[in-house]
Amino acid sequence: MKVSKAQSEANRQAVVEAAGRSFREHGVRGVAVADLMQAVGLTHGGFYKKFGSRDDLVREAMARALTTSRQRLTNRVARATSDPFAVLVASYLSRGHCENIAEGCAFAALSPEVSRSGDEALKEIFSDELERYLELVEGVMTAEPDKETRNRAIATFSAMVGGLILSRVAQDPALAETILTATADELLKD
Amino acid sequence: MKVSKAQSEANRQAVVEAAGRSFREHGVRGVAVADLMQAVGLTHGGFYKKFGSRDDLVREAMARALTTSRQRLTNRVARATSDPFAVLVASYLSRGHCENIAEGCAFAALSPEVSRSGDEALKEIFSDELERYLELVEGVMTAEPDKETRNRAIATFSAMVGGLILSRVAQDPALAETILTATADELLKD
DNA sequence: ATTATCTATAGATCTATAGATAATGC
DNA sequence: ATTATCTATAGATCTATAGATAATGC
Repeated sequence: MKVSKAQSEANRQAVVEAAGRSFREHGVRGVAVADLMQAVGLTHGGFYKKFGSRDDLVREAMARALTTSRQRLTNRVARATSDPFAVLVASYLSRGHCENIAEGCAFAALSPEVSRSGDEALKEIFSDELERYLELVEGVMTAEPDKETRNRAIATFSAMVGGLILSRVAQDPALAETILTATADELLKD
Repeated sequence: MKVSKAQSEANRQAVVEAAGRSFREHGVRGVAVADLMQAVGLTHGGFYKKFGSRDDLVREAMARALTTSRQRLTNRVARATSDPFAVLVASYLSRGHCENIAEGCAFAALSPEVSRSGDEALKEIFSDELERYLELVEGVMTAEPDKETRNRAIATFSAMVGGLILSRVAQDPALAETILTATADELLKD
C-alpha cells in the first residue's frame, strides 16, 4: 500500500495536474475530491495527507494552469518567424484551443466562477496572472510599450478571451468557427 | 397556507426572477432550490408544484434573463440621441454593469458554466440568444448589414463580453476601470 | 372539493477525519 | 519506526417526494 517518497510526490503532482484539467473542463464546483484522486489511481482518503484542504488544491492547480498556459503562449510567440502578434492571436483564437478547454486558458474557462469565489487568495492568483498576460500581449505588440500600447493590449486580450468564450457557447460549428476568425481578423486589421 | 391562483402565479414569477439574479450572482451550481424559495418567502417543499425540476427553472430563468438584458440594451440604443453604437458599447462596458452581475449580461456571467452543461436545451437557449445579440450589434452598426458588418459585430461583442469578464477578475479597482475604458475606446476608434 | 404551501424525510453526494494496513527507509 | 495509502464513516448539503394543513373557488 505504501509507496516511495518520490512516488508519493509524483502522485501529488499528478493530482495537481488532473485537478487543473478537470476544473477547467467541469468547473471548480463540478469536480469532487474523490474524482481527482481516482483519476490518478488513488482513493479519496489519502487526499488530506497531500493537501490541507480542497481549496488549497484549487489554488495550486489554478496557479499552475495559468502559468503553464502563459508560458506555452510565450514560447509560441518566441518561435514565431514573421509576425509574433499574429501568432499570438491565431494560436489563442484557434479551433484547437476552443475544443480543448481542459488544457486551455483558465481565464476563458473559469473567470466568472473565480470572480464570484469567496476565496480571496484564489482571486488574487487570477488577478496577478491577468497582469502578466497583459504584459505578455503588450510585449508582443511593441518593444517599448507606452500607455497607448497598454490600452491596445488590454482591448486585444478582452477580445481574445471573449471570442474564445462565445465560440464555445455557439452550438452551430459554423458560427463557432466564424466567431474565432472574425475576432482574430479584426484584431489583426489595425 | 394556501394563496389565490393569481398570487401563486405571482410567486412563480418571483421565483423565476430571483433565480435569474441568483444564478448570475452565485453560478447555476451555487444556488440551492431552498435558497430561491426562501428569497421569495416560501419553503422549498412547494417548489416542485411550480416547476418540473430544478433544470426546468434554470432554463426558464436563463431564457428570461437573456431576453430581458437584450431588450434593455435595445431600448437604450433606441433612445440614443447621437451615436447608438457608442451608447451600446458604453452601457455594456460600464462600471454599473461590471458591479451589478446579478442583473447584468448572462453571457458574461455564465457562458463557461453553460458551455460545459450537460443540458442541451440550456445550451440551445444561450446559443440562440447569442445570434440575437449579434443581430442587435449588427443592426446598431449599420442599417444595411453585409458580411463584413457581421464580422465586425462578432468581434465587437467578443470584446464587450471579454472586457466585462476580465474587468470583474481584476482585483485592483483602477485596473478594472482601465479594462472597461480601454476596451470601449478601442471599439469606438474605427 | 380543490389546491398552494408547509413539514418531514428518503436517498444521493460531498468534504474531512479516524484508524487500519503494508511497504519504505533508517 | 515511519508513513503513504486504504477502508469506513461522521456530518453537512442538496434534489425530489409524500403526506398534512388550511385557504381558495366552485
